[in-house]
Amino acid sequence: MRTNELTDNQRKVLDFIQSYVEVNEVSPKLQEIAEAIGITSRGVAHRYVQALVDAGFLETHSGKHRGIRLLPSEPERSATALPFLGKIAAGKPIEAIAGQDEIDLSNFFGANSYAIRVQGESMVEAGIMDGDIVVIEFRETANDGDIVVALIDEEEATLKRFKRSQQGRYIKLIPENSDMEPMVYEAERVRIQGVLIGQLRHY
Amino acid sequence: MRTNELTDNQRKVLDFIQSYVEVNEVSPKLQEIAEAIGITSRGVAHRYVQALVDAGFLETHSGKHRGIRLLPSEPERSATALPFLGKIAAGKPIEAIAGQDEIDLSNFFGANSYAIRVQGESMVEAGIMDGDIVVIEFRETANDGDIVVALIDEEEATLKRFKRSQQGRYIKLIPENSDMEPMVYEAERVRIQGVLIGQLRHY
DNA sequence: TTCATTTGTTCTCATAATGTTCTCATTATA
DNA sequence: TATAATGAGAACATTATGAGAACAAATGAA
Repeated sequence: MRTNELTDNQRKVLDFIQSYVEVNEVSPKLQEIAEAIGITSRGVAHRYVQALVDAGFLETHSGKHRGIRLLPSEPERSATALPFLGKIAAGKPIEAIAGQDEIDLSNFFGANSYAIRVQGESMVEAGIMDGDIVVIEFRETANDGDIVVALIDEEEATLKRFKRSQQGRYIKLIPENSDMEPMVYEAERVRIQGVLIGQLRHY
Repeated sequence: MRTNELTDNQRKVLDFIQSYVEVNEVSPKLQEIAEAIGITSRGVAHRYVQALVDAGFLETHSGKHRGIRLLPSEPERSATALPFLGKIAAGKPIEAIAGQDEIDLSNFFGANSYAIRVQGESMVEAGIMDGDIVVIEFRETANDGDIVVALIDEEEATLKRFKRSQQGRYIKLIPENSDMEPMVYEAERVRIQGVLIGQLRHY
């Protein structure tokens, strides 16, 4: 745990290390730290560094030259996690149940995933509205029932539910909208561009 | 993983290789590296190169002459960003348009936001389905038209669209489902627990 | 191709630089 | 006075550095 009770010199050392790293991209050596605060002893500089390690501000690669590393200032909860309050329907006020679980969105951020904004109403009955952002994982193949981004005749890209005919010669692209009809293409005309793995909307 | 704990000479070597490649379009030979940092031993130069390989800055084609390659500095896209491909409807295959824009989800992750899983169908016509996860920003007040988490009689929490009566004595909670009816409560019985700011779904 | 040369790689040995751990003395402060 | 913070510097351990030998692989020329 990080302490706030730094002596003046400890604070000076910390500030110096921070600005040094800012400029030089490597940590200073003890000699340089000593000079920076106006002393000559490497041993004393080492003592200050050690105090900052104990206080939780630094980390050292013991023995290595320039082996000081700054620790991030906050515990910083994982950037892709949200506190998850489960079924709030249970009825308690939110303050009472905070900090229980977490929901992790890192699965949205895989190497092969990308986002596109949906145009049109063809998937409204699947809860995908005009203007929503969908997260797609890039793949060249899909399974029946997947919602895919399909490129037709190398021209038109569209988001639809995917179904292959029994012989595999045709591909049916099914909208989730009772006002619209499924479309059938020869398999050669359709290129899968990815499969829907997530959806985002921001109000 | 790339370390930035390089010794002075390691950094000198790296800088030299970078500028050499910039000019000559091939990597320098060990002899040249040695001269550049003022030493005579190819063996020592090799040791520096190896250190940079270990640190993740270089790659070598072992044995090959001038076989050093610079590794690109990781662009490290923000952990909360996704490549955003805009209207893929334009028709190009995905490979052709990768790496253009980014969509940043950091606004989902504010200090006062949390996530809950939706139960029930009361908001389907707003595109919020049973099982979806909604992101809520904690607030005690809401504006007409906001979708809110409301706690009724300190017991039941529900997600509905919010509307206040003209005198402010009553609050109407409106489902987005034509099969269901709005409900009206005295303002004292309703406690706002937060306002909908986002929605996530994972397939 | 064949061969000489260059270049990369792996060693060992020696030295310098840096980090680490001490003790001792001084100063400030409760 | 007692305690903590500070500074100097010695002594030692570890790491970084430099030279160069010996060998293997790659390269370029005949």
